[in-house]
Amino acid sequence: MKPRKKKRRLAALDRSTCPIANTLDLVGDKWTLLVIRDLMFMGKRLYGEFLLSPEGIPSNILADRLKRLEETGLVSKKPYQKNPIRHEYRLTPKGTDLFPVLREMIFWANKHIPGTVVPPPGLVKRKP
Amino acid sequence: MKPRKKKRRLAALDRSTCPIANTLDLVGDKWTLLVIRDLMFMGKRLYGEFLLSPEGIPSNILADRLKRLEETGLVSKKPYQKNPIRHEYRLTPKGTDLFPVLREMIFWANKHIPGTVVPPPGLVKRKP
DNA sequence: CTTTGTCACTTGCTATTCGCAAGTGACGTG
DNA sequence: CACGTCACTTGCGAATAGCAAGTGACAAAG
Repeated sequence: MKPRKKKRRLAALDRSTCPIANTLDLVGDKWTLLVIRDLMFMGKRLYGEFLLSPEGIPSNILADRLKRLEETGLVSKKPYQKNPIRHEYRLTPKGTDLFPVLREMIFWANKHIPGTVVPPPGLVKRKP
Repeated sequence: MKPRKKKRRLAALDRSTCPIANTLDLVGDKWTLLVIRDLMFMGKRLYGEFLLSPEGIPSNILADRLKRLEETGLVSKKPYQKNPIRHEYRLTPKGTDLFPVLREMIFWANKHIPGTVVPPPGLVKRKP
């Protein structure tokens, strides 16, 4: 019998009841929020589109993050055509609700990190 | 000759000019924002205090994160007593300006992750 | 003045994850 | 049927995480 290896994914869940810790367990890594950014601001939906973003996410990492985002209910995946079958990824309401978090990151970076691009105001004003 | 190994810290800097990517390069991991939370909301200042937080950060990770936070100007370290010499860590203005990011994470988690603790309203209202 | 204790890290070591590159399978086209 | 594209998988070396034990500075106890 092969001893079942302990599963410890990107973040062990339930590190605490702290809302910040719980948020980080879902999106607290270097790539996940960039995928969400692409979905939220860049209108990206297809696997190949995410790969083209300037940060250059590796394809295996992208596949993993999309899977995790789907499992955690931040993103939904569904077919939008057949022959060949293709799927698109979209933010769920739970995912789009992260908008204020990203917006505040943008404000913070624009204020404190020189060289960061200031997005057009309409993009960051309010959620509809 | 040993070939000099490529230094690639927690996040390669300058992945892009995107403000979100740049923010994540500084605080986009599982532990950094928890240290900032402890500084911002829990009034912690000393090395040993951070170790006591319920998520249980390992001591070597804590030392590394504090060093990086100091290097990136989010946290300052200074002696507050001698015999024995002790240092305290504090958020710089750049660090305290992350307040809105954490606040929105709290709101998001309270809305979408059952079981997360709702902080007393005064704690999350406004920055002074 | 030797022992014990505390604090703030540091080091060693293994498990896990990252990330580059190459591979795979399902189509579609020529 | 050869070739190309898209959407992932897989292999594997390198980097990071995290547990546990160690270190050095200093204080108080005996």
